[in-house]
Amino acid sequence: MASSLTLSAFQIPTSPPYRVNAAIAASQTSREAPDLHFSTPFQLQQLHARLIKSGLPLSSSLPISLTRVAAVCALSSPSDFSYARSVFLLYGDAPSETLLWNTHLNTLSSSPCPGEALALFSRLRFAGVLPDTFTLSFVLKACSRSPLSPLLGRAVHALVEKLGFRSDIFLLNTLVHMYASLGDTASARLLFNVIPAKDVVTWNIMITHYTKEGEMVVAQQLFDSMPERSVRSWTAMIAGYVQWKNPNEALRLFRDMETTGMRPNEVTVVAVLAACADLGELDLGKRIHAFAMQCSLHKNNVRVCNTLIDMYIKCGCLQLARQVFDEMAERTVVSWSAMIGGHAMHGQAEEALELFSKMEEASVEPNAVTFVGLLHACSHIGLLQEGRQFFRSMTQDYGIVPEIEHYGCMVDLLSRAGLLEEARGFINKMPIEPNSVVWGALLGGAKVHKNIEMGEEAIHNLMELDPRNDGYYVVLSNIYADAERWEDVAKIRRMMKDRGLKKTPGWSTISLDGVVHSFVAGESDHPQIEEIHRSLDELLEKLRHRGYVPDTSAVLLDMDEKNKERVLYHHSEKLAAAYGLMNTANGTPIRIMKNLRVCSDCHAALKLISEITNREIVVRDRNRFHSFRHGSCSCKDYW
DNA sequence: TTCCATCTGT
Repeated sequence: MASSLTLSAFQIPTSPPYRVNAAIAASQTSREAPDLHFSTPFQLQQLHARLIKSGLPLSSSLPISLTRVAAVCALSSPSDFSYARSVFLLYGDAPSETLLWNTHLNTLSSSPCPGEALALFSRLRFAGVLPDTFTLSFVLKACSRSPLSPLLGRAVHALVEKLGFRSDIFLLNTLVHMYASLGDTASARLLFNVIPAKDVVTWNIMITHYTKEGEMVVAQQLFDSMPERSVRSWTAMIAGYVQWKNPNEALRLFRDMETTGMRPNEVTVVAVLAACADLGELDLGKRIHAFAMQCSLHKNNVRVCNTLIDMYIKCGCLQLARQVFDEMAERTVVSWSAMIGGHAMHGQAEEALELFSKMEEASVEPNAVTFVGLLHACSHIGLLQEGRQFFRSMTQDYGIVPEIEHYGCMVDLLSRAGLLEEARGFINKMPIEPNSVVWGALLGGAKVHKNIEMGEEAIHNLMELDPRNDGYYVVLSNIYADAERWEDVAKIRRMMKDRGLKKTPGWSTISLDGVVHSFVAGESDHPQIEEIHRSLDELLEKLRHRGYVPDTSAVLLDMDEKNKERVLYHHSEKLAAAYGLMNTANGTPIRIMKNLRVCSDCHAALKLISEITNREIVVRDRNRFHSFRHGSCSCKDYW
């Protein structure tokens, strides 16, 4: 026995930390119970030695716990099966041969290296052990998670048939899932179609696959025709619509789900919160938050909290996001990155940087996204030196290779700070191909600093990369207008016309009591539009007394000054703000979402409106948040 | 002992 217990199979661990489950720990509360936590096979070896020496009587839960212990052993490299077997023999309660193999296969198939499960399976076949349905389900799982040849999966499928397991629904579902995750939609669907006794999981697997492929119409068809739906069926559809940027449809489905009485779980909650974040639906987001608290979902699931943080950030409620963050029991790199990015989006660079220090104190390793947030924070407030330092540090100290987003932030930082030449040099030295965001950042800087040459260079590149995007032409035209080069303004306008490009209409939305009201500049189909215009005119009159002068340079239309002013007065964010002021109680913050960037005239007007009405007005534009209070904006006019 | 899933980004 002693020799069979040699622990030479243990090597330096290559696997993530593992823990014996709580059941074993609980069974060992009295006597000189060893500390049963371990995270490496070496610690496990010591633990086992102590267990043997202690001569503890075996509780009924011990053998099965040892199954788990043995499964962990299999993860040592190279995995050794004989050790686990010897453990069972030692306790005189060896389970069947197949179960033993299955336990190992189960662990390996969901480990970071599923290929090991496949290797173990070939050893099982070589040893002449007969696989059962469990064995095959683990192997198929390993196949679907392994980049190895799909032929192997087909071979196992053949084995399923050969061994007579063709009516085992677990196996069939796993097979459908395997074909789907290997990208073989045709085989998955073929199998799905011929399974006579599909259960809800079979349907869910197929639906989930289609949603991941972006085939929402097919997914919806299957969803509509399935005989019964589980919470996962609903969640798959909702998450699919969120993923493919159709948050309205996601919320419609969620409301349908509610009417059926189906109870959302934490995954549903995550998907619905993401839809709320996309739409700025604060009211529903808050309701979901309350529901999550009621069910304690937020305590058990860090992703629920992370998504709550994101939802509050994108709805403009940084304080509430921070509150969720501060109250979390455990934070991952995602929680930190989301919160840092949130402060960045709201122009709070200091808070973002401070949070990063705290993150380091908490020994949470930052990732590429964390640095996007930090660089974003720096660029939004003009922290040039800090930004350069982060960019250096991310590679030097953290070994993170800069991605296109990081380059985008750096060009934004440099060009907004007026270092246009350096920004151009930076682009030219980039080891990856600059994209439209990078050139767009240079264009933005060129506009702020009225640099026509840089603007032209940027647009030259943008026309190749993203020729259908009208926004760039508009910016360049604004640069020309600023310099009073009207012929060039006209040239751009002609160019847009020739290419069939129309300026994307700006729209703004405001949500009141769960109803979304949207406003488009110059459009007047809102039932209260007369009233809104009257109210807005009164407001603008007051503004003029405070020295507000309309900035017509933002208007890219061929018309006289008077008409330009009219267009400007009816910009969508002004309409939305007026509507919000009319329909909410004094002191309530107004939250507006805009599809484009806030124009400079609206920015100036909203500052004054916040002052004379004594309201906080939060505007989420396509880039960031502007929070107008007491006559100034959180962006400190650096945007 | 088994099948379906969730978060942060210019």
